[in-house]
Amino acid sequence: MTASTGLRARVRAELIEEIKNEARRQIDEVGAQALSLRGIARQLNMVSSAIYRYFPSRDQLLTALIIDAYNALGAAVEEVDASCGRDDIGTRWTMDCHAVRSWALAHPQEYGLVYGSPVPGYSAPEETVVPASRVALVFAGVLHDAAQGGKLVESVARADGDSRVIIETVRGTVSRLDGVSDDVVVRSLVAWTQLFGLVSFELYGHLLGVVDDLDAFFASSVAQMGTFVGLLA
Amino acid sequence: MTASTGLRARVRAELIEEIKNEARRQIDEVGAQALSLRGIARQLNMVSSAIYRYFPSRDQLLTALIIDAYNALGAAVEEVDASCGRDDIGTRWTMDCHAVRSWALAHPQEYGLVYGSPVPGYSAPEETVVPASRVALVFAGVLHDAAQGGKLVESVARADGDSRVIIETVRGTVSRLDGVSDDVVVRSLVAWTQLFGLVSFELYGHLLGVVDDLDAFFASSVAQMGTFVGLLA
DNA sequence: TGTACATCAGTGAACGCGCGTTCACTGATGTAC
DNA sequence: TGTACATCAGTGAACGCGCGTTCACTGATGTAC
Repeated sequence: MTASTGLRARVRAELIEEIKNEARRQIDEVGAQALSLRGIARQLNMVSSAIYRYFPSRDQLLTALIIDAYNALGAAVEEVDASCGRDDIGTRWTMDCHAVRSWALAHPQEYGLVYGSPVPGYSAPEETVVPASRVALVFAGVLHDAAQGGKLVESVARADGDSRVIIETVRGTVSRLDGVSDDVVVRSLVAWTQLFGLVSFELYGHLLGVVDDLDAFFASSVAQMGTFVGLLA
Repeated sequence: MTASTGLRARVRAELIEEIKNEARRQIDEVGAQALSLRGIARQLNMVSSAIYRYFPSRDQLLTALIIDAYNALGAAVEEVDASCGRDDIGTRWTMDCHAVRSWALAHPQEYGLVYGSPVPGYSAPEETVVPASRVALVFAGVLHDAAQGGKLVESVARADGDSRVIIETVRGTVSRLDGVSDDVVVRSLVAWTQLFGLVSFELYGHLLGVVDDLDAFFASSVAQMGTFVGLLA
């Protein structure tokens, strides 16, 4: 491991990045399943087989991009969350939700890569699990802090029998939920699915002709969800 | 238009159905963008060019399938809704939601065709608008009947300034919403996006490892949404 | 510091594949008189 | 009821395309002594 080895490794790392960047450009243009190694090579002025020095197959490149997408979204939300006062639960909820939407609108196809319909014939390997949970952990953190600070509004709806069945698994999977009532865990899951439902619906055009001020609609929905969960008064 | 003309037309209609059925089979196996005219022809023991007697291009076949999918989902929900007592608002809401999920689980790729990430390079033509709205109309009908019968629980959350901006368009697009308060319209939209968000999340595996009793989770969510909208006490 | 060898990046040709679509054609089915 | 013509369904070959992946290779960069 001399300085010169480091150089070769650095150049290699840079090219890996370039390949992924070009892949992202292509995905945002033509979609994930139209992603082509030959196309990437063409754009990078290399011969198509050279890509195989960096990624052993198209699927492995896809996997890398999926992991990157999860991490990018996770990082974006983490950053926004960290910029809020820890005690300002309402703001954190609101800003975090908006961060998810902003990232999705800025990288629609990358968002689709992970939250859209799966690319047929491709199944995500285990390595994606951890990056996939980053966003969830941020939201769990907000809930956790709210509960610790006694700021959770326990509101109308109560968790019924059905609900109680499901929460054990969630508690097992997503840490930081101690001190958060069953009730709130269930409603957070509901809000969670809705957040992504909302973003996907907007992205895939199902709100066109129905809602024309999408920003306002999203803001309003986030407020309503926040109240529903008990994070907003 | 003699009897024999009718025969030719009938045979033609049957073959169109056979082509679409085979296409659906393929879509449910390998996904929409891997749908291949040659593959269909192969399976039907015809030569690939013969398909062009029935569909002028792959895109037009896709369009037909999308319209069919919207209609099939619409019909399924309409049927379930019609089987409930008109006054039994809570049951109608619950059953209609479950009908959406059941249809989606039974036809995952067809569901993806219309509510998943759009097939890149294909843009849905106008003919899809009417079939697309069938499901929405059923739910609007439930709201309408609830409002007429004085059964809408006007609950906690109030439509804020943001919300009021959006509802005019909805009222313009989806009929049958007269007599339903702004408040409820907004919350219905929220529930609407959530219903599909929930179904998509489940279908695309984002609840795996988080929720293990998916039936219970869905049932619980529907109940909570119903309460939220004001359709359930 | 210099030489011999191993490692790696990139080349270019080739493999076999499946695709959508076009076209000139044959033969059967329907139509008009 | 029979004949002449028009319409349609289906054929088979061909077009040009792009794809993922393999392979034997050249030449440059790094490593060990």
